[in-house]
Amino acid sequence: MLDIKVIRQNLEECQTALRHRGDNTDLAALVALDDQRRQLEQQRSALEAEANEVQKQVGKLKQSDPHHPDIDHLKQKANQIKEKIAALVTAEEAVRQQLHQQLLTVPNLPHPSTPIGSSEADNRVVRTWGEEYKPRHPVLPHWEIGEKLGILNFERAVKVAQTRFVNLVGAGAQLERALINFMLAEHSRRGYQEVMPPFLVNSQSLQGTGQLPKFASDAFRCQEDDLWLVPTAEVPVTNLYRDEILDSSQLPIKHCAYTPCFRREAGSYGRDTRGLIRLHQFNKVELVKFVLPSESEQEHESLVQDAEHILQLLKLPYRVVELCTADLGFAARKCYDLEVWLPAAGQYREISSCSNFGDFQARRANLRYKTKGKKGTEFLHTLNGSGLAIGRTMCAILENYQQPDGRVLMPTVLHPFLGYTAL
RNA sequence: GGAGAGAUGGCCGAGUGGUCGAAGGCGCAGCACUGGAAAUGCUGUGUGGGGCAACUCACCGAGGGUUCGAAUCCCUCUCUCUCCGCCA
Repeated sequence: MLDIKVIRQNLEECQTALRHRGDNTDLAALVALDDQRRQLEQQRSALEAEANEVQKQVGKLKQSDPHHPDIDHLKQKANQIKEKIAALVTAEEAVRQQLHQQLLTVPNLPHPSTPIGSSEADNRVVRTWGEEYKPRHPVLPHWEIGEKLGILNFERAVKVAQTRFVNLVGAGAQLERALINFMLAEHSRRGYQEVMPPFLVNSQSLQGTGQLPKFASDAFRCQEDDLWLVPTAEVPVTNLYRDEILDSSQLPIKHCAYTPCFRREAGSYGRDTRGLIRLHQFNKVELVKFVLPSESEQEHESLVQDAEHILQLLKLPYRVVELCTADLGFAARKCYDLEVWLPAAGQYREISSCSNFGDFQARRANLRYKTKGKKGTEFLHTLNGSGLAIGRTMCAILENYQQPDGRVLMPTVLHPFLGYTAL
């Protein structure tokens, strides 16, 4: 959530920044609402002071003389003030709610360093790692080689659930599990504390990270319970510290977490209908950081490197892309995507998204920290990134490690986690 | 699912209708004492909104009610703990 105070002070800059990401919220209207709110609050607060004064008088009188003739008069006066207050409170609350609800739907402002652009074509390739795998033999797309090897089964998954689900079989299920274990082990080794959070979260958590209220239709919901299936571990992990005041000495806090992710993929009909690329349920290992604002940029860079590290160990060619303002997610101010090389299609596909949210999520989720010896509290910064999406990693392995004879070798680093070295 | 108990400031804990934003302790910070430290003593120490100075308002799990006045009384909800039941 944006800070209305910041908007008030930099109306033009904020408006321009939003326009760069294709958002046309009228910030001046929000400021007008805030003016209204302040005015009502001042009136109310003055009346309340008056009422408190009268109450004290009643108290004093009652103690000295319980039947003092002025008491009834004062009570009457207090009641009159109370009525006025009640009217103001109603008006104020309405304005406050309206302002709040509107602010919740305004996306984050892009960081000044985020390239300005109008579509994903304006994203910037920052660096490329490894060589694109272009063997002489044809490479089968992962879903074909997967079904051929008997490790991916879509038909039965569709019977059991719906389209866009998969059933992993035998060595495939094992590979999925090995990838999860490998990634968690590697991130833990590099200083991320592993957590296993709830896979169902309440509405407040989704609001905290920004999925609600605007993107309700992207998530699966358990209507009866006000619980939602997590679309990403970002939601439960970031909300772990909701409404807490952390000590600055605790920061940065770094967590890694495995969760399944559930997404309705509304609006993506016809896209990536085959294979593991776009499913309603997929596994992911996520990295989440809570950091001091002064350190958020360098922590972001190192987060990207931690995700890249996994691809490097797996020896999968990839590139790092910095998203332009138009392609930025709702809550992000700056974002790098890692795109892995998929030889069957001859293209790079997103396998990780590493975002810096600034204090946007911290405001929504009320994530604060306090510095010893310093007055007051401040909002911290949140960052997260996939490290990595498991299913898409499996795609990349099935294609990049595919041999002319149809076998698929396993990356060396996975051997300790697997019972085999090739499929 | 059934029965009971509880929720107060960073922590512990007092407070059953008025001067309580809240005793006391711990912790923390500053000062004094000391060569330095410990111990001791003194002082200070919640969050948020408005003004941005004085000041003012709100907040004792959440929401509502009674009252001139609620941490204190009433109602609803949430959560925690104990016992029983069920269960991976």
